[in-house]
Amino acid sequence: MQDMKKYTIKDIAKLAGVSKGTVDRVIHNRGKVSETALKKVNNILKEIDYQPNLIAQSLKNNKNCHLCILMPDPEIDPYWAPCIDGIEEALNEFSPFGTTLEYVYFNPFNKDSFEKQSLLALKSEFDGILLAPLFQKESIAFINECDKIKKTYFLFNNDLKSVDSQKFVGQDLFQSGRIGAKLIHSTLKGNAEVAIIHIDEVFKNATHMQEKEKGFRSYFNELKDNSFSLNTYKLKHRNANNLKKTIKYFIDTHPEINGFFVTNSKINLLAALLNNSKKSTCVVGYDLLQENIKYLKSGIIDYLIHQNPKRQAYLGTVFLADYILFNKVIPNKNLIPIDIVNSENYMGYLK
Amino acid sequence: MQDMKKYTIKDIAKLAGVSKGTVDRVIHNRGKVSETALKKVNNILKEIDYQPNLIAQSLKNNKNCHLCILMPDPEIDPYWAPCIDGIEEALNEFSPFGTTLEYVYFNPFNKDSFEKQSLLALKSEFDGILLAPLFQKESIAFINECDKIKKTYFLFNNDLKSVDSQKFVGQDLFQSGRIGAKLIHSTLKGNAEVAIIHIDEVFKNATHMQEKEKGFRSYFNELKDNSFSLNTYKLKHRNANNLKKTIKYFIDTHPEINGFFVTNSKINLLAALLNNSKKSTCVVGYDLLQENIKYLKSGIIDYLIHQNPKRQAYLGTVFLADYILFNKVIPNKNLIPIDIVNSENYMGYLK
DNA sequence: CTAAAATATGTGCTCGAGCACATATTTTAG
DNA sequence: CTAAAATATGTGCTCGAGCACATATTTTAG
Repeated sequence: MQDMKKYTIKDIAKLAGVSKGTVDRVIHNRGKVSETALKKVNNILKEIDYQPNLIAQSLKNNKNCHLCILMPDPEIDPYWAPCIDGIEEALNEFSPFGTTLEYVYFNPFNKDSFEKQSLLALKSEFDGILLAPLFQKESIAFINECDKIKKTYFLFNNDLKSVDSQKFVGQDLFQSGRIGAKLIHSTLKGNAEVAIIHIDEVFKNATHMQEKEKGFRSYFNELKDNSFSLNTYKLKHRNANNLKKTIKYFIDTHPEINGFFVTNSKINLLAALLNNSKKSTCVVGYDLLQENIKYLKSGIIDYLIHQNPKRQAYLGTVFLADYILFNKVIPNKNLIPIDIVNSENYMGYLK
Repeated sequence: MQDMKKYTIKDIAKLAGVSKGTVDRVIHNRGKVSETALKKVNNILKEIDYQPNLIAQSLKNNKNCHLCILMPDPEIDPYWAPCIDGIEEALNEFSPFGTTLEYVYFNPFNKDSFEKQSLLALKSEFDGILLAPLFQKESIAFINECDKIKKTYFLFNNDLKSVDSQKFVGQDLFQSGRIGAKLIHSTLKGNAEVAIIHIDEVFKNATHMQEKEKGFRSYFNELKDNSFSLNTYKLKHRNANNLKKTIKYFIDTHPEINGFFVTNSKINLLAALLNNSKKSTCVVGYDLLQENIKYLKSGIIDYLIHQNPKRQAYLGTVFLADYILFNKVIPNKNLIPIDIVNSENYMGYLK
C-alpha cells in the first residue's frame, strides 16, 4: 500500500554513489566489490526492497522456450481432448514471450507406443517437457533420462511415487474416491448395495482406479454403517462389443445394486445399459465427456467427478514456461480442486 | 508447429531492403512511405506473420499500472476476505511488470459508506479500478463518472444490468439457485417441505438473493412434482442477538421443514440452531466461511455452493492489468463455474 | 619508493520496439 | 534549370538489466 516507486539499477547506483556495474555485481554476488561499497549498496537494496524489472530482464536474456507435450492421443481416448485446449490457452499467453510447442502423442493403451514416442520426443530440441506418465515403469525411465540430459520436465494427470511432487499437477485420487462415496451416501442414505466398478477397455492401467477405490472404501469404513454393502467388479474385454455384453450381463445378474461408482470416464458404457425406472439408485462416475453429460442430463447419471484435464494441462504448461522463461519457482503440491458436477452446474466446467 | 523463428523489425528491414524506421512506419500506418516500400514491407510482414516482441514493446512503453480496488471491508463481512488473497496473487504476477495496488474499503451494509469511499477512490490517480458494485444505483453513477473521466473499470461479484457484460466476472446467480434446488431434490427425493431462507443482517441488498430464489423455484417448477412444497422466509433484524432469536423462533415454529436453502453465507447462523437428530433433512447454503465449513464437517450442512470470491477477484485484477499493460482484450462473458462443495471436497477450494 | 600484480570501479554495448530528429530524394513553382 | 517545398528514408537514442571490457585504485614484492 506504500507508494511503490519502481527503482532501477541506475537509481540505486546514484543513491549509493557508485556505478551501475558495482550495483550489478552486488546484486549477483559476483565479487570484486569493496566492503564499503557492498554495504552501501546492500543497505539501499534492503531499504527500497529492490525488485528487478522482469521485462527488461527477459528482454536481455531473450530466452526462447520450446516445449514438448508428451501425452495420449485424444483421437484414441477423448478424455484427453480438453488438455489441448488448456495447453493452447497457455500457449496464447506465452507465445509473445517466445514460447513454442510441439505435441508428441502416444497410444494410452499401448506401452510400446509410449516407449517409441518418448524416444521420438527426446530427439527434439525442447527446453521443457510436459508429460502424462501413464506407464509407471517406462515413465520413470524416461524422466531419469531427462534428468541425465538436464531437461526440465513436469507431470500432469497422475503422479509417480518416486518423483518430486513439486513437478506434478493433478488431483488427489484417494480423496476423489471419498467424494464419490460421500455422494452415494448422501443420496442413498442406507440399506444400499454399492458396486465399485472398474471398466477398462484394453490395458490395465490400474493405479489410478485403485487409489480411487481405496478412498471410496475408506469413507464407508469410517462411516461404520452396516446397511451399506460394498463390492468391487472388474469389467474387462478385448473389443467394444464384447465389453457391452459383459456390462449387460453384469447389470442383469446384479439387480440388487442401487449404488454405482465407476472409477473412470467409461461410465457412459454402463449408463447406456442402465434402466432408470428403478427409483432409488445413485450413479457416480468421472469426467465430462459428451457421452457422460448426455446421461447426466437425462438423469441416469447422478454425479460426475470432474478431473479437469484442461486445467491440469494448462497449469503444467504455464509452470514450465514461467520456470524456463522467468526462473519462477514452481509452487509446491499442485493439487487442483475436485469438482462435483450434476445436471445443473456442468455447463460452467465446459470451455 | 512450424519452425516459428522469431523475426525482429531489423530482420524485416533487411529482407525488404529498407531501414527499420520504414518498417516501423508501415507497421503503425504512420504514412510517409512510398508505395514500393509499403508493398515490399507488407508482403514480408504477411509472409512471416510478424508478431512484435511483447517484452521489448512493454519495456519501451514502460507503462505503469496503478489499480484501485473498491470493495467491502472484509473485517465487516468475512465473505470478502478471500478476495484479498486472489488480488494479492494477481499482484504477485504483475508487480514485476510495474503494477501497484490500492485498496479502498466500504461498509457493505451502508450505502453512504459506499458513496463516500467511491468519491475517495476517484481522487486517487489510478489507471483502472476493480469494484464490487453492491449498490445498484450508486454503482451505476460511479461507473458513469469513470466513463466520463476515461478510467477503466471492471466489476466482480455481481453484475449491473445496464453495464457491458464484458466488464464483469462472476457467477450466474439464477443457475446457482437451480443448483441448490437440484441438490435438495437429489437428497430428499420427494415428500418434502422446502424453505427458501433469506437471512439478512442489516441491509436489504436483495437482488443477489432474489435471483437465486428465482432459479431455485424454476427448477422445482420444471420438475412438476407435487410432493415438494416451497415457501420463502425472510429472517431480518437489527442486531445479532435479535437475529438469533428470530431464527430460533423460526425453527421451532416450523418443525415440518426438512429442506433448507439459505441464499447467502449466513447459513452458519441457522446451522448453529438446527438439531441434526432428524434423519431426513437437507441443508444447503453458500460460501466456504470457516463457520460454515465447521457445520459442513459436522454434518449439519449438507452442501455449500462456492461463489469463489477469490477467483473472481483474481481474474478481475488480471484482466485489468493485462488490458492496461499489454492492451489484451478482456474475454467476453466471464462466468466462472459454480462449485458444489461437501465435506469431502471443500479442502481443495481453500487456498 | 617503484613497478607489477591484484583488486575495485566505471563505461558502453546489447536485447527489440518505437520515436524524434537528421538526412536524402523527389516534386513543384517560378 | 534551380531553389524551395514536400515527401521519403535512415540514424541513433531510450526503456532496464547484464555483462565484457576498459580504466582506476590499492596492495604487494623487491
